[in-house]
Parts: sequence; structure tokens; C-alpha cells
Amino acid sequence: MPELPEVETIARGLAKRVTGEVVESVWLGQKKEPLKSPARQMAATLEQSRIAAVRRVGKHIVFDLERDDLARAPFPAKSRNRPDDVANAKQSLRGGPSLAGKRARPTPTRSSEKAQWIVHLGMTGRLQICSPEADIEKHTHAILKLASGRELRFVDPRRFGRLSVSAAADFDAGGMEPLEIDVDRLIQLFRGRKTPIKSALLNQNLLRGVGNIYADESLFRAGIRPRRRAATITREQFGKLHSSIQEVLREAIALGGSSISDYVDTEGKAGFFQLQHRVYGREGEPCLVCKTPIKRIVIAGRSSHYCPQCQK
DNA sequence: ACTATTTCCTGGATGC
DNA sequence: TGCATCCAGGAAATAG
Repeated sequence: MPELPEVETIARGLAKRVTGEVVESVWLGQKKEPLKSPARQMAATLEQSRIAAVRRVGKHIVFDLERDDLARAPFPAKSRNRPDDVANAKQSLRGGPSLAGKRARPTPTRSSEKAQWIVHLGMTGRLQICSPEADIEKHTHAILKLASGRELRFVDPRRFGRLSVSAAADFDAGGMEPLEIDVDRLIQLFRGRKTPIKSALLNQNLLRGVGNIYADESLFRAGIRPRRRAATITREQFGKLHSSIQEVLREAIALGGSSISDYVDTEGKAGFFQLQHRVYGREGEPCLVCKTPIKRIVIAGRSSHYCPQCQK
């Protein structure tokens, strides 16, 4: 559910609150789904590094990590680990997390080392900043203990979220940023594709960050039906689509994203763009332009909402 | 090289 | 009230 505007909102909030923090220690849960990198490598990369920046790339939250103190170890090289090598996984959450402590003896390094911690929230992932005394929620998969005494926690009931580290600071989410791409590039991306435009918009290898809500909303504003094959869309319509996508995303960011179900930002505040939805979640309700009932169809397993009158 | 379909996961909503 | 079933969604994996 968090798409570009929600992730942008969350990343901005985090940047405000944890930039400059040092990660002292890391606890990682025993569930393996949320971890794309080996637990030991992730913990070792995070521990003793400073959060230099937090930013959004597509739907990913990227924490830029730096380690410029000569006394500290360089980021660990890629290592194969035993599958059960999960940092202190057996510790009970109830008594407070035990934090993965001792690492290998630091090897002095001359250069400033960079790495990244990459968080994808999936459907239900959340990053919390809280005091160590705060109750640890069910489905907490990672806890970063910060030098300020606070904790940064990753909670994700459905476990569609993913955590990974990129040792070389070269994380590439693929695709292009929808708020940066120009019309010609957009046309290049979609031209000639037989797939429905809705599916193309959701393909993160083309545009990164657009999800189900903003795809439907953009197509409505552009007057294009979600099932339209990308290849049949005219240059002029692509122009309209390009401006619709950017308009929808910018408005949504300005309102703090869409709070569907239980989405809240890092401060616990809800977004308000859901109040501006013109088709998403409005099946059967009258189109705000022409009063025709909004239709809901399924495209590639995704519910898609549109006005049969306004969209062609 | 593309495109379409299936799979992963749990909580909330719905139905009997 | 309780139990079963369905649905939501992103992206990786699989199949064509």
C-alpha cells in the first residue's frame, strides 16, 4: 500500500529524525522472509555506522551509511553464512530485544566507507522510532539501537516488506523516477508494448514508485482506460498521462499520502490524499465528472477502477 | 525479450 | 458466537 507519495512522506520524516544518528547495535528477527541480505552481513554493515541521509528511491527507503572513523572496521565483504546465523534470534522479545553485540575485531581503514540499508515496506511494513521501553509490537523483524538511546524498528505483519544492505553504495532500484522523467522518455518506455497500460504503469522496471492507487488515479485524469494496450496510446495521450502522473503524485505528497487501512507516517500522522481519490475504491459510486458509476475490473490480478464514460 | 500467471503472507471483513 | 472463506497488495518466480 505505501506507494511513492507515502514512501516519500515516510522517508522525509525519517530524514528529519535520524540523520546523523549512529547505529550502535542491531537485532534481527528469526523470520527469514523480510531479509534479502544475510542477517550477519546486515547487522555488521549497520552496526557502528552513521546515517548520513535517508531518501526515497522508487518505493524503497534508502539509508545512506558512512563509517569514516579510522578506529572502526570497514564494511564487511560479502560472506556466506549458515542459514541459522540470525543475530540472537532465539532471544525472547518480551524481555526486550537482546542486541547482537560482539563483532570481529575492527580492522583499521583509511578511506571513508559507504554502504546503504534499503527498506521496502511492501504492503504493511512500518518503521517506528521509539524509546527502548516502548512495547515491542507483534511482527517486529528488526530493531536498530541508536546512539541517542532511541530505537528504529521495522514491523511488518504480512512480511511482504524486504530489508537489504548494499555494501558498495550503488543501490539501483531499476526503472525511472516518475517525477523526473520527461514526456519523450516516458513514451520511449511504453511505446510498442502490448501489455495493458495499467500493467505497464505498475512495472517497476519501467517507472518506479507508481502503485495501484496512483496508476488508477493517473489514468482517470488522463482519460485512458486501464485495459488500453500501451502500444495503442497516442503521443498526445501520453502527454496527458505524463502530466497526470506527476500532478497526482505531487498532490498526494503534499497531502502526506493516502491513508488506506492503517497507514500512518513516522510521526503517526495519517495522510489525506484518499479524500481526493476519484476512482480508486469508488466502485459503483458516481463519477465526480459525469455521474456514471465507477467500474472495477481485475487486470493481472489487480483491482482497477475507472469511469467507462470519461476514460476511453 | 516480453507477457501472463502464480505465489508469498496475515488481519479484517463477510457469510452461514 | 464461532468458524470458514475471501480479499488486499508488490514483486519475485515460474511458465508460456
